[in-house]
Amino acid sequence: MRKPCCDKEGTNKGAWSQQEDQKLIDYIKIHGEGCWHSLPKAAGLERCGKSCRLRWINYLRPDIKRGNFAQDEEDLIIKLHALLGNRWSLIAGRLPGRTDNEVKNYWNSHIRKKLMRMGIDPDNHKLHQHRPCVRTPQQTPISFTANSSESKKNNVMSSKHLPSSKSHGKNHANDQDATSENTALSFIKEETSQILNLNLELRIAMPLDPGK
DNA sequence: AACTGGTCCAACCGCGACCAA
DNA sequence: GTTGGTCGCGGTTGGACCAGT
Repeated sequence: MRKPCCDKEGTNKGAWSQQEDQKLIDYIKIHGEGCWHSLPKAAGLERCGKSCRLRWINYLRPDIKRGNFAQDEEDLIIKLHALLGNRWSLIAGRLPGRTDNEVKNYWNSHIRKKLMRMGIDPDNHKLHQHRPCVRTPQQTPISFTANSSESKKNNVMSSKHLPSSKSHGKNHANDQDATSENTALSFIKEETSQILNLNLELRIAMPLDPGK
């Protein structure tokens, strides 16, 4: 039933060349984002629309912030993950210039290991019962420290970091998501002030999503 | 220098949601 | 209500790179 979008003959896969990048950039500069399905043909690219969208969003967009994550960003990711789970797009929406893919990769390659080293289950953010939290003096207690809390709270609540409303109006489908997200974020405000010095024992459970 | 194993990240894939016909 | 087209998300993979031997 479902027709694979990228199985056409003559459709490139794999790494993007500079020429392809330039074509995509030039096209979007003129015509803007959207209509990904028809974009490749119009832009003279032998790629599927999905691939173009991904390349643009994750790599070519001018507002992409590249390079290492700051400590504040890492802190925020951990907090938001504790509240939202693997909702990478929502988490990335709170991190200006970061993409969901980047956040997801950073989580899997850095933060997950860091939490595990500290005896914290990265899936539920609870301390492992039988694993003492071993920490060297240099290691911060994952940054739920009072020091950076203010900036982080401001960051979280700043409306300019909300996901862009231009995203095709499909996100209104996520009204429930948005509601739960807002609920979660309001929790951040209240809860963080209470738990900042209590290690990472976050207990805020997201509503189970039966669809996933 | 050559090999090997681990890490990281860009890109792909599958699926669900939405919308129009 | 159903179907087909499209978009967006999250999980997974492939390969480049690096450190250790």
